Amino acid sequence: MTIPRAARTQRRTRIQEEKEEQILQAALEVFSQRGFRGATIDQIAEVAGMSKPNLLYYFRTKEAMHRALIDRVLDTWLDPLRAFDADGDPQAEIASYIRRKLELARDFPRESRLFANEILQGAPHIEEELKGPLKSLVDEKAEVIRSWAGAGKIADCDPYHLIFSIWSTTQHYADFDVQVRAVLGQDQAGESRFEDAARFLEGLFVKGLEIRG
Amino acid sequence: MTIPRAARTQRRTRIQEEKEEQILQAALEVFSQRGFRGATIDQIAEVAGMSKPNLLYYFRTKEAMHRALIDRVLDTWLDPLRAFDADGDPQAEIASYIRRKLELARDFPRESRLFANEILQGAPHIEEELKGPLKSLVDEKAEVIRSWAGAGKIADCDPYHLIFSIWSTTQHYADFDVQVRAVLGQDQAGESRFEDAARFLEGLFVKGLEIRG
DNA sequence: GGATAATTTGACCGAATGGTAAACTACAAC
DNA sequence: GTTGTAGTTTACCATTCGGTCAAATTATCC
Repeated sequence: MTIPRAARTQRRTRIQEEKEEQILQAALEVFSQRGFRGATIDQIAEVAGMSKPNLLYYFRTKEAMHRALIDRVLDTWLDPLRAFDADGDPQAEIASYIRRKLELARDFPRESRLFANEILQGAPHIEEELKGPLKSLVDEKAEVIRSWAGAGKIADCDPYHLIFSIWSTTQHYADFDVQVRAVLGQDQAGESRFEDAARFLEGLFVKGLEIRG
Repeated sequence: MTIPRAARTQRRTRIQEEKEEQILQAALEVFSQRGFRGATIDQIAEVAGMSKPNLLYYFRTKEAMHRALIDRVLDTWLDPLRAFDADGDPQAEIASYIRRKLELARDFPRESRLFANEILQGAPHIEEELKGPLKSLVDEKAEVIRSWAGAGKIADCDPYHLIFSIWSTTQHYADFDVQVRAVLGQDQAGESRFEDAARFLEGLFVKGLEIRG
């Protein structure tokens, strides 16, 4: 039978896991660069080093590959926010959240761009995830921030817009990398970029959220 | 002769101006939603309410439409930064810059997304513009910010990353609109969103850049 | 009103794209 | 070694897409 196409019914063989991983890596490379519609299965196949029908043996459609990628990325992408600790020191928590998000942008720019592409196009595949799990997590952490403000530990501010601003400033270095490089020039484009960004952003947010003396 | 295809040689007729504008509006709508590769000429033609060959009579290729759009958008997009006044009050200048950028994000989200799409895909069509005019303008304004810091009017900080952070936080409300709406829920999704964002961001940046007492 | 140029469209074309059919290979179980 | 199955590939198909062509239609100018 040809039915089992990378059979989900039985447990997966080692070769299946390897190939699927290989394909997802290639798909990430291509999707993040050209977007869902701009990417072609042939391109992914070439990057993955296998034939197009072989790809489609493991993932029945182009959309299935994209879906698998998005699911995986969305999960790891929210880890830093989950680590937000209500009992920690607010300044330290915020600073380390910024640093973690910047590290993600530096180490996984393709994942960030994949996600950005999806949102930009109106999140056609993950609207439910945004309104469900994502919203719940943000609501929870917003409450933490609000409690800090209520306890006089940080300035009173809108916690949602605070989170948005941390997301946007950090992801900017992955999503708009080309622009950042163009503006900074080759000189400063080295490894110092992320250190400079981290220093600036931590300073901005920590000072910006201080209680006025 | 059929040569003049929306003749650039002679001055344009009124009908040409109207149709070209009509086409660019439709192209903006489609490109900003689906990206360059995801957009099709047929879709643009349908939105514009004319036949495909008629579009191609005014713009010889899909890329020509995109190009015309990008050129126009890039220009208006930088206006707020140009308005940055070295002789003004730093706090007021930064606050009003943030407000202007937020107004752009609110009033011209399609333009913002068009630009974001282009950058995300590696800016294949406008790399020169980024490295040339954009970089020059940013360099000039960064020098202004540095002089403010040198004169003790604002805290010492990296002016480039300051500009990046203003860009990213403000454009976030256009480019990631779907996510913002999903997280905030319908309740708060009304017109207050931009007012709340403006208040938060102005507070963050003004306080974050104060000289410590 | 007629000549001329500008505009518009239906029909079409070649290339690319997502996906399929079917045959072939590798290999494990017996 | 036969057989059944997972894995792989060649050839192919239907559709879509960017773009062209020639003919038709509509302004414009005298």
